[in-house]
Amino acid sequence: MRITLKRPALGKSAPRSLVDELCETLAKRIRRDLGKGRSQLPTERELAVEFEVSRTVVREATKRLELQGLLEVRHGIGLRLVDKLHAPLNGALELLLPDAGQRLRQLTETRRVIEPELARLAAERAKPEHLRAMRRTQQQLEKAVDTAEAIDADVEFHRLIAAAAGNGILELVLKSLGELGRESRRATIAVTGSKLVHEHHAAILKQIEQRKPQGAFDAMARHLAAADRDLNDHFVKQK
Amino acid sequence: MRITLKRPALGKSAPRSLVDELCETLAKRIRRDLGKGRSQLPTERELAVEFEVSRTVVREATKRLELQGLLEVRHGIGLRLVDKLHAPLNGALELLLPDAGQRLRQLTETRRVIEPELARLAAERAKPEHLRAMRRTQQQLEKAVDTAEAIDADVEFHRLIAAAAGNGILELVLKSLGELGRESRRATIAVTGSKLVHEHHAAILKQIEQRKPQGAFDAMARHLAAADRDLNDHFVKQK
DNA sequence: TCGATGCAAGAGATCATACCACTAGGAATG
DNA sequence: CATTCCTAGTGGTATGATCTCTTGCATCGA
Repeated sequence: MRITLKRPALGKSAPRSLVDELCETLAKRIRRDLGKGRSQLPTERELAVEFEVSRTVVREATKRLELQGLLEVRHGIGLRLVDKLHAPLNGALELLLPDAGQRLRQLTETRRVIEPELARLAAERAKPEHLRAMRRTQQQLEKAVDTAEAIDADVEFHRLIAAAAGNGILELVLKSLGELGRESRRATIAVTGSKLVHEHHAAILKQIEQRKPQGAFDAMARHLAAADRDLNDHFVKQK
Repeated sequence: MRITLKRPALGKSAPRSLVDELCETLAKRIRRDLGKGRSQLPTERELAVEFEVSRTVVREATKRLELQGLLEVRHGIGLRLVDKLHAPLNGALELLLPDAGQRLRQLTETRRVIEPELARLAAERAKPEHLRAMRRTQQQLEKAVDTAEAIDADVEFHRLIAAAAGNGILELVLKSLGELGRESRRATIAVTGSKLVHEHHAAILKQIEQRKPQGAFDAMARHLAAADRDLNDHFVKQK
């Protein structure tokens, strides 16, 4: 099964390089293969033969695909497919706001803009499997044996709300914010313990289950305002 | 002036490749150089000499930097610095939502979640230079001689509100949405003409100038609801 | 004098080859 | 059975060569 790249067109229009072509072809293949449960691409050498290009072109393409959050390239192992489309945004935000304090402030504010609306949409749109997953995550939060597990459950609960809201763009943004903000959640949970987080989540979940958009909005707004205060408290204590 | 990359550490921790190191170093340099008005990096050959690595490493790094929205690599010309940190998000969203119709719906919804809040924040935080720039963009919208110019001014007005809001994360997201949604603005403006867009913008700007957060929020929400309806009208007409 | 054409230098793009460093699995050893 | 070692295969890097594109300059013709 031989797939041939479009060789760059000759002419006055901007030429498309082999690397560009290969990136696009592989990105689509990766998205399709992920949906089928595949976990690896062929090796660089195999791809070079398959697409009839040099290994240079393959390597340059894979560097791009890595940055796009589609591939993990491991020395000696090969090319592993991943589904991390939010990862480019992580990198961009770190470059945009190199100062961690400033980044955190804006990150928190962004969450306060986005997440109450996501909770509202989730109350309108959540399916039974979303609700089940939220309840399961609440149990994980309750049983968490250390802060890392509590953070995982916290982040996941919020991501599930975004998923239930049915807007992939906002979900992707929230995934990025979740990863960038892991350290701040560590601080928040250190101040309040995970018990209070669990209670706030329960209040939000209840409004979603009862299909009350405004109630969900308000509960999420309260939760984030409290988290904001806790985070400020934590920073004040550190000075 | 010789800057040396950290050669990958030998040992049990995950080794950092030369490409990783060079990407990070160049990303920081690019951000700094952009702030100083520089527009080009040295050539690939020069960078290879400067950092004492092969040209292969340089090329792989530049492919990444291109994807990050930091560089434009032009055949025969060299490596031009750019400031497009939103560009990675464009690519991610196109991969996440390949169907243009679905992407447009979610994009529109995302704007309706984000932009009224941005208008609220702008009413609280806008500086005189933000307001001047908004007025200038309104003039550009009024004088626009074709749809492309009108779209440019429309997108820019919204971006300025995001800038005035003072949240770089939301501004970056909005830049991405602005570019992804250019075609839908073409459709909207085709339905209503740019005159109505100009009026809506004027109403928003007035609330911001008068420092009325809730007024700005409401005006922006109305503007986006109207645009949403116009877009739906356009699609109904096409069926 | 101005516009068109051609050429050369320098830029990135691709190829090929060689070698290095890491990883995992299988075989050997205690 | 557990540990250690070795090997094959993987990605990482270097080098040299050639190709293709872009721009600026020189020349020629009207």
